[in-house]
Amino acid sequence: MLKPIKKKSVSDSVFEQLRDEIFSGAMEPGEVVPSERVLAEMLEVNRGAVREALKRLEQARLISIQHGEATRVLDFQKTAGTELLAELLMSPSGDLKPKVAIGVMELRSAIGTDIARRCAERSPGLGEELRQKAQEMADNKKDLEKLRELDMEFWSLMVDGSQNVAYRLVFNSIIDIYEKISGVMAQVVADELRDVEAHIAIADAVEEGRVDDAEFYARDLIKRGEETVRKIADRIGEK
Amino acid sequence: MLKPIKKKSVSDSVFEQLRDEIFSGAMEPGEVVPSERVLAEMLEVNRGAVREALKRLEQARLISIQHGEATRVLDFQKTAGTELLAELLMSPSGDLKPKVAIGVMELRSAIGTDIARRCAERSPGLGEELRQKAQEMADNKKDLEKLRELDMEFWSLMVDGSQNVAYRLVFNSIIDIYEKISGVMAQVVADELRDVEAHIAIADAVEEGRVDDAEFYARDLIKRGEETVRKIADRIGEK
DNA sequence: GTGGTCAACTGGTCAGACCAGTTAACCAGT
DNA sequence: ACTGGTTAACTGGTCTGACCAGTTGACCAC
Repeated sequence: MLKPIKKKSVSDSVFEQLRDEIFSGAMEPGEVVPSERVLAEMLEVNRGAVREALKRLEQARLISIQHGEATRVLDFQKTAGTELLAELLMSPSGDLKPKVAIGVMELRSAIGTDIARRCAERSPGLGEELRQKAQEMADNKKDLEKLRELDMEFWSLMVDGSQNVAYRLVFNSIIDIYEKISGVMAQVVADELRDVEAHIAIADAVEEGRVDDAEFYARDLIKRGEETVRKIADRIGEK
Repeated sequence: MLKPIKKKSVSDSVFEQLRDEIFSGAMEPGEVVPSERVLAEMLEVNRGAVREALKRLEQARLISIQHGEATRVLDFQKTAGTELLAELLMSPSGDLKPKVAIGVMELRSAIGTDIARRCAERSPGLGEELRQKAQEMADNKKDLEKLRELDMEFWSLMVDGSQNVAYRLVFNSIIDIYEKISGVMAQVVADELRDVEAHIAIADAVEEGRVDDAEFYARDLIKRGEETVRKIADRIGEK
C-alpha cells in the first residue's frame, strides 16, 4: 500500500544530525557545540534553522543553551525523559539495540502489572469494555497487525482506568516504540496477542475489583514478551 | 542564600503561555493554533521567536505542525513523554495537583522495586559503594535537604546498576520533580531518608545478589512516601 | 588587589522578503 | 456529471542582514 511521503525540513535534518552525534557519543557531555553562526556556515543553512533545531535539542534535554555562553552537550542519560526511548532504541543505521530493548520490556512489565492492579482498584466499571476489546481480538486472531492494535487499545483502556497520568506518559513512550517498529513488535509479543483468554481473565478481575488477580494475570501475560526479547538479545550476543 | 537569576527569553514566554493553555484545557486537542504571523502579532513579538516556541512545543508532542496546513493542538495525555511530568504536576498558579502527585509516587514504587532487583542481579559489585552512600546518610541525619541529595545519589547508583536505560529515563523525570520542589519532597519522603538501616539492607542484598531481598527492602522503603502523599492528598480532597 | 573599560566572542530579537505546500473556488474540457 | 487545470489566499519554511544583550578575558588606572 502507498504511504504518505515524509517531508524533512532543514531544521529537522540539523536536529537529527546533532542528535545522532550525541547519541553515538561523537559529541560527549560537556563538550561545546559550535556557535550558531559557525553551525549555520558548516551545514550551509540559515541561522534561524539552526536555532530551531537547537531549541528542540534543548527541549529534549540534550543540550544546554545559555545567553552569552557557549552551548554545551548534556549527558542525556542523566537528563532526558522517556520520549527519547524510541529514538534511543534505534541506532542511526536502523537496527535495534538489544540492551535498550530489554530495558524497555522490563519497564513495560514493571508498570504494566501495577496498571492492571490500579485499574481493578479504581475502575471496575471498565471490565465490560475490556472484555469487548478482548472479544474483538478473538475475532481477528489471524491478523497479527490488527491484533497488536487491539491489544494496544486494550492496554490503553487499562491505563485510563488506572487513573494515573504518570503511567499514561510512560505508556505513550512505549506505544511510540510499538508504532515505529510495529512489524518487529507484533512478532515479539505474538504469544501475548494470541492469548485472548488471558485478556479476558484480566477484564474479569478488573470488573470484580480483584486487584491481586488482575496484577497476577497481567504479570503472567506481559512476561512472555520480555522473555522473548531476552532470548533474541542473547542470540545476538552470542554472535 | 543568593540564587542565580532566572532569565526568561521571549520564546520561553511564548512557549510557557501556549503550554499552560494546553495543559489547562483552554486549548483543546484538535483545535487549530493561530498562524505564526497572527501569534506574532497578538503577542507583539517577532515571528522567529514564535517559531522557536512552536518547535519546542512540537518536540514536546503538544502540537502538530505540517507545512501548508494549520498547526493543531495534540492530546498531550496521549502523546507526551515523562519529561512533562514536572510541568504537569504544577498548576500555573504554582501548587501541586494531588492526583498527579499520587501517580508519580506509584510510578516511583513500580520501577523502584524492579530497579533494586535488577541492580542486585546485574551489579552486585556496587554493594560497597551503596553502603558508603548509606553511611554518608547516617553522618548527615539532621540535614534533611542533604539527606535528600544523598538518597538521590544512592538511587542513581542503583539505576546505573540495573543497567536499564528505560529506567534511567523515567528516573530522570522523577528526579526532575524532586529538584523542582525539593522542599516539599524532602518532607514527604522524610521517613525514607532517615531510615539508614533500610538503605544498608538494600546495599547488602545487592552485594550478595539476593534479588528477592533487594526488591523486598526497596518496596518496604519506597511505599512510605507513597502512603504519605496519599494521606496528604486525601486531606486536601476532604476540604 | 580592586574595579573600570573595551573588544571579541556568545546567544536573543527583529523586520521584511521570498519559497513552498495546502485548500477551495472556479473553470474549462470530456 | 465527472475530471483535471488554474488561480488566489491561506499555511508553514527559509533566508538575509542587521542590531540587542549577556559573558569572558585582556588590559589599564587607581
